[in-house]
Amino acid sequence: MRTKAERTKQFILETAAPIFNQKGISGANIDDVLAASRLTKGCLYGHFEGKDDLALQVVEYMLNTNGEKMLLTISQAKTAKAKVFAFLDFYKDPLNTYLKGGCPVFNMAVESDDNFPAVREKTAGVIRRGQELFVAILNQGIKDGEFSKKLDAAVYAFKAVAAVEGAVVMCRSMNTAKPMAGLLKSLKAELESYTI
Amino acid sequence: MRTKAERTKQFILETAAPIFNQKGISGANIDDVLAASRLTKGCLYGHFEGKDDLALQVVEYMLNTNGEKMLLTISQAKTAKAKVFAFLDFYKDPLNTYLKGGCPVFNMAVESDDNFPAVREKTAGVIRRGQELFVAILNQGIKDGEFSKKLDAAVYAFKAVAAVEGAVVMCRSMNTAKPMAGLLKSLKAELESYTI
DNA sequence: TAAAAAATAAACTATTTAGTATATTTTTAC
DNA sequence: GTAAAAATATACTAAATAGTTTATTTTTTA
Repeated sequence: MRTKAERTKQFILETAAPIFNQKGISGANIDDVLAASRLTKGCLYGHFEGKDDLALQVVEYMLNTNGEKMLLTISQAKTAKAKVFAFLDFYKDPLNTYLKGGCPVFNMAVESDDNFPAVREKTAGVIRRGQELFVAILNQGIKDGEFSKKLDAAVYAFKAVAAVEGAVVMCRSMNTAKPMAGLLKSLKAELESYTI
Repeated sequence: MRTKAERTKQFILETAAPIFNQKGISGANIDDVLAASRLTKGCLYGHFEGKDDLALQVVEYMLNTNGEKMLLTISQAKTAKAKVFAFLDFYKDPLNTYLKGGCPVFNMAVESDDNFPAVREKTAGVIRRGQELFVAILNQGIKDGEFSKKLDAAVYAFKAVAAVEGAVVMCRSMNTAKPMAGLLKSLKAELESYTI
C-alpha cells in the first residue's frame, strides 16, 4: 500500500486536474484546488513547491492519464481498422469528456504554445508519439493486407487527429455534439475506402 | 477623419489583440497592454471600464478582423472550389499567423467554453456562421454543376474547418508547419473527387 | 487661437493570489 | 501503544494586478 503522503499527493493531482483543464494554467488558482480538495495550504505546500510545480505535475498527470486511457481503448481492438475506429470514437461525446473541460492535450497545446515552454514540450511529445503510434497501426494494417498500399498513413493519421480534436473544440463552443457524428462517419468511410 | 479618442481606442484594441491572443484572457494583464501601447492607465481607463470590458472588446475586435480577412480572401476567388481552396490555404503557415498566437477563433473557443460565457457565445456564433457560409458555397457549387450532388456540404464543411483548425494547434505545439501541407493536399483531393 | 478634449504623471487604494510560519491536532505505521 | 508523519488552524507576509484620484500638460478641433 502506498504511503499516506503519496496518496494525498495523488488526490491533489486528481482534484486539480479538472480545475486546470477547465480554467487553464493561468486561470486556475491554488485556492480553487484547496476548496475542491478541502485540504489546507500547509498540506498542499508540503507536497508541491508552489503553483508552477503543481501546474507542471498536474499537466503531466493529465497527459499520462489521457495516454493510458487511449492506449487501453486501442489495445482492446484487434485489427488496425478497429483500433483506428476505437480512437475516433474516443471523443465522440465532446460535451461529456471523461475529464471535465475537453481534451487536456489540446487545451494545454493551445495555452502553452506561446507561454509555457515546458508544458508545450510535454504536449508536443504526446502529439508526436500519438502520431507515430497511429502511423504504425496503419502501416501494420497495410502489411497485414487490411488496407491498400495507397493509404498514406502519415497523412491520414494527422488528418484524423486534427479533425477529431478540432471538432471537440467546435462542438464544445457551439454546445452541440451533433456535427461530430457526421465527421466520424466521414473519417471512417475514408479509411474504409482503402480496405481491401 | 475619426476623432482622436476613437483612434486611440482602436489603437489600444490593435495593441492588445496579439497579447490576448497569445496569453489568453486569464493570462493577459493591463500592464502588458500599457507597456506595449506606451499609454498610461488614465488613458486606458478613459476608454474602457476595466479589464473585463477591454477583454470583451478585444475579443470582438479579433473575431471581426478574422472574419473580414477571411471574407476578403474568399471573395477574391470566383468558383466554389477556388473559394474553398482559398479558405484552406488561409492558415497554411500556422507558425506565422497574421495575428500573433494562432487562430483567435480557436484560441478563444478553447479558453471560453467553461469560463467566459459571453466570449463563448461570440465565438460559437462565428463558428456557426462560418459553417453556414461554407455550406452555402458548397451548395452553390453543386447547383452550378461544379460538384456532384453526392457531396455532403455540411459534413465536408465541418471536416475541413475542424481539420485545419486542429492542424494549426498541432503544428504550433510541435513547432513545425510540415504536416499542414499534406493535410491541405488531402482535403483538396477529397473535394476534387466530387468535381464533375 | 482659444476652449475642450485627451493624455500624462505620480501617488495612491483595493483586491486577489501566492506563499510562509508555527503551534496544535490528528493520523499512520511500525 | 507510541513515535513519527501528516494535516490542521490561524495568522501572517509578499507580490502581482486592478483600479482610482487629481493636478498638470499636451493635443485637437471647432
